[in-house]
Parts: sequence; C-alpha cells; structure tokens
Amino acid sequence: MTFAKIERRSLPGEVYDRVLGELVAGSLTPGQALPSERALAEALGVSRPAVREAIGRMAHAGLVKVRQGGATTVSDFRRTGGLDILPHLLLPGGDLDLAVARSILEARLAIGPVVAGLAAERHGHAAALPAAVTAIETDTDPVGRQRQALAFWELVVDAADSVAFRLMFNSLRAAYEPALVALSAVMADEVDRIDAYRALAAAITGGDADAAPRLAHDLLSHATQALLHALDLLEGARR
Amino acid sequence: MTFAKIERRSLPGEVYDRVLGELVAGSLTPGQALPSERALAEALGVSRPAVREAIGRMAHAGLVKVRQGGATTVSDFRRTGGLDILPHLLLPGGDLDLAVARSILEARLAIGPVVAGLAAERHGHAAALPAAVTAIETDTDPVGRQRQALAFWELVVDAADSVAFRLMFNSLRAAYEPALVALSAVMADEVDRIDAYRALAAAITGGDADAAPRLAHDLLSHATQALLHALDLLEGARR
DNA sequence: GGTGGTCAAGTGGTCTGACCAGTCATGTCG
DNA sequence: CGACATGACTGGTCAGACCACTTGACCACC
Repeated sequence: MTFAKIERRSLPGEVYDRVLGELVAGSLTPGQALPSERALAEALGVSRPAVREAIGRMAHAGLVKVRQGGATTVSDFRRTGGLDILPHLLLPGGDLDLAVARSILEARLAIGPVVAGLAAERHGHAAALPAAVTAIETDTDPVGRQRQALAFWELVVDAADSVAFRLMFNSLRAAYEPALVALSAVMADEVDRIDAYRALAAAITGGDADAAPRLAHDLLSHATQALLHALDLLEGARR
Repeated sequence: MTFAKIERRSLPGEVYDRVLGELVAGSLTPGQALPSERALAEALGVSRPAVREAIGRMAHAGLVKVRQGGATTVSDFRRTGGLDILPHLLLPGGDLDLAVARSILEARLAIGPVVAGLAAERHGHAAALPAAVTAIETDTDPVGRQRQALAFWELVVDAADSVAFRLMFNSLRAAYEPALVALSAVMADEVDRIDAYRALAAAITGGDADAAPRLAHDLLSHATQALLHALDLLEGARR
C-alpha cells in the first residue's frame, strides 16, 4: 500500500495560488486594482501578513505592481512575468492549457539540440551519461522511465556548462513534472528508444558537436509530433 | 534637465538581495543551515517579518528549503533555482560574472533564430515590425538604439505566439537590462546593422520560415562574437 | 481659471509581542 | 545500552498598532 503525501501547504502559498488563479483566469485584468490587503485578508479568512507575503511574492515575480499609499495593480503577466510562472499557466485550475503545452513542446524541441551541441563541445563532465542511459533502460515503469530520462537530460545540461540553460531547464522541468504522470502514455514512445539515447550519449561524450544536435532533435521530435497531434485531438474534443 | 527616479527599495527586498548575495558568493554552501529568522533579523537590524518575507521569496524561488521546526537550509541554486535568479548571478555584488554572461550570449544566439522562425511561420501579429525597425534607425543614442532593438525582439517573440518563449524572453531581458548601458559600446556594432533588421522583419512578415532563422542568426552572431571576444579579454585582464 | 496648500481617508510598510506547531538534541529511566 | 520523555529552539500565524505615502476633495490665493 502506498500513502499519498500529506500536503502541508503554507498559508501564503495558498493565497498566492488563489490570487494567481484569478489572474490567469482573466477575472483580474492588467491595470486593474487588486483589493486592499486588509480586504483580501478578510475575504480569504486569513491574516494580513499571510496576504502580504503572497502579494510580495507576486510583486517579486512581476505579476503585480505595488505602490505604497496607492492600490496594488495587476500587471500583464505575459509582458512582465518570468519563466517560473509557467507551471501555473500550464495547469490553471487543473485543466491543461493547450497553447501553453504546445509552446513548451516547441521550446523543448528547440533547446534540447542546442544544449546537446554545447555539451558535446565541452564534453567535460559527461562521464555519467552512459550510466544514465542504462538507468532508463533498467526502469520498467513508464513513469519511472520518464524520470530517468529527465535525469539524463539534466546531465546533458550540466555537461553543457551553461548557467542560463541550466536555469531554463529547471523552470521547464518545474512546469513539466506535475504533468509527468498524465503524459506517460504519450511519452512512452520516446523513452523506449534506448538506442537513440545511447547514440546521443556517445556523440556527447565523443565530442561530436555536429552529430549531437542532430541526434537530440531526432530523439525529441518523435514524441513532440505525437504530443502535438494529441493536443490537436484534445482541442477538437473540447470544442 | 532630467531627474533620475528616486528609488525606494523595500526592506524585505534589501534582505533578499543581501542573503542571495551571500548565497551566490559562496559563503553559504548548499545544505548549510541558514541562521534562524530571529538571529538574522537581529544581525541585519530589521524585524522578523521583514526577514520572513525575504526568506519566503527565496523559498518560493527554490533557493532555500524551509522546514517548520527545523532549520532553513540552503539549496543548490544551480539545481533548483529558476531563470528569474539570472540577474543576481550575472551581477553578484556589482561585478560581471563572465561565465554567466557567456551563457546568456549563447542562449540569445540559440533562441533568437528559433523564435524568428516561429514568428515567420505564424506571421500573425507582426505588422508592427517595420515600424520597430524604423524606431531603431531613428534613435541616435546608442543606448536608445539598444532599447529599440529590445522592443523589436519583443515584437518578434510576440509574433511567435509562444508563451514559454515569451516568458523566457522576459527573464533574459531582466538579466540583460541592468547591463545595457555598460554594453552599449560593444553592441553598437549590432544595432547599427539596420539592413539586417529590415531583412529579418521582411522575412518574418513575409512568412519565410527558412530565411528568418538564418537572418536572425546572422544578425545576432556578429555581436555575440565581439562580446565573447571582449569577455575573453576581460578574463585575461582579471587574472 | 489656474496655482498651490491643507486635510482626511485609505493604502501599503514595518514593528512588537504573543502564541501555536513541529523538530531535534539532550538526558533520563528501564 | 536503548527507548523514550522533555525542553529548547525553529518556523507559522496572528492581532494590533503606528508610520509613510498617495489620493482626492476642498479651499484660499493670485
């Protein structure tokens, strides 16, 4: 028997999610004034510090603009938000946002090969790659394989030795992981191609900066196609 | 006469920057325990709520791990941080981090062409591009030209109609903007190539998804080369 | 008619002090 | 020696207060 983790969410976190939910849902439009902290605190049944902390995070993330004395106004998160709000946009209120999912897939397909190329150029810390491939191969669970594949890519990003791409990967993973279980069926196609992983690992460790991007693109494009197709179907079904 | 805006920094923001500074400077290593909120508050001469809010933001950004009852521990920001901490890594304490700068340039060079390609594919909302090129051309101030060029790229990203790339752009811009003035000399080379911008704009509005990435790469690679060279020189000088 | 001054109300900014809840090291007892 | 109570310490939350600031209305003045 497995026990689901008891979730202990913090109060400010809850408030943050709640307000952000209103924001991405569109009931709070850019430029509009947020209710005052005191009013929000009363409406949500929490104390002002909790609301303050949540709003402070939102301001830090560029989602709202607070001005002392004046009202806190909503910013256009598409113009001012950072990559870290991606998870909230992907699953606003539990439903998958198809446009966001599509854009994440595009980003994955575009960036993966670049990172693989950089990793091949610098092939310094890529010694662990073959073991990571074996780990994918050994894992029989579809979800487990996805996690192993994620770990594989993490090593690739590490080998690329680029802070910017590393942080980008972290943000994208944060958006991807919650949907990981739901995607396991569609992704099985990709994570089963052990040979493709092995070839990519070999190109990187071998320092083949020409082949690595090509192999990475080849590896990623299959599932990307499948997923985009699935998204199209979903979109049709929702209409 | 122009007046510089009076900047009013918030106390929690100050605390955040201070602690993050310690973190990226390496005096707080991953796994290490942060001083308690009360101790930090006393050490920094502020109240506990201010410290709490700062730590709350850091936890939200994945920089530290707080556990009720236990100590707050430092995470490895390279493994858990999001793209939004990039500005802090680029200018830790005012000095430019060369490796970070290099990685941002690589990311720019890799992503720009992809976004341009997507924009050409979808050429839906690219009507404003020619005007943006004219805006670059009209501006005589080197720094102003850079800002106009940034606005140009913003339109390109918009035309690409990809949320993920949009947010990525926002994060990268946040890292880039503080250094904009310092870079104006090296970037002048790029922003003076009005014809290259015009050609790229034409390819995008014309829906030429083959030429757009090529033109974008061509446009970006020049300054990238120059900047990487400048970074090498800087690195040599620092040694 | 425009300018600037004054004032009150409302907002965010910060602090204090308090209590709750969870963790951990300590020391005691079996 | 080991299991276990216990107390010190940590973060989580709250209420209430005061300060700093913005806004808008009103008013006196030029």
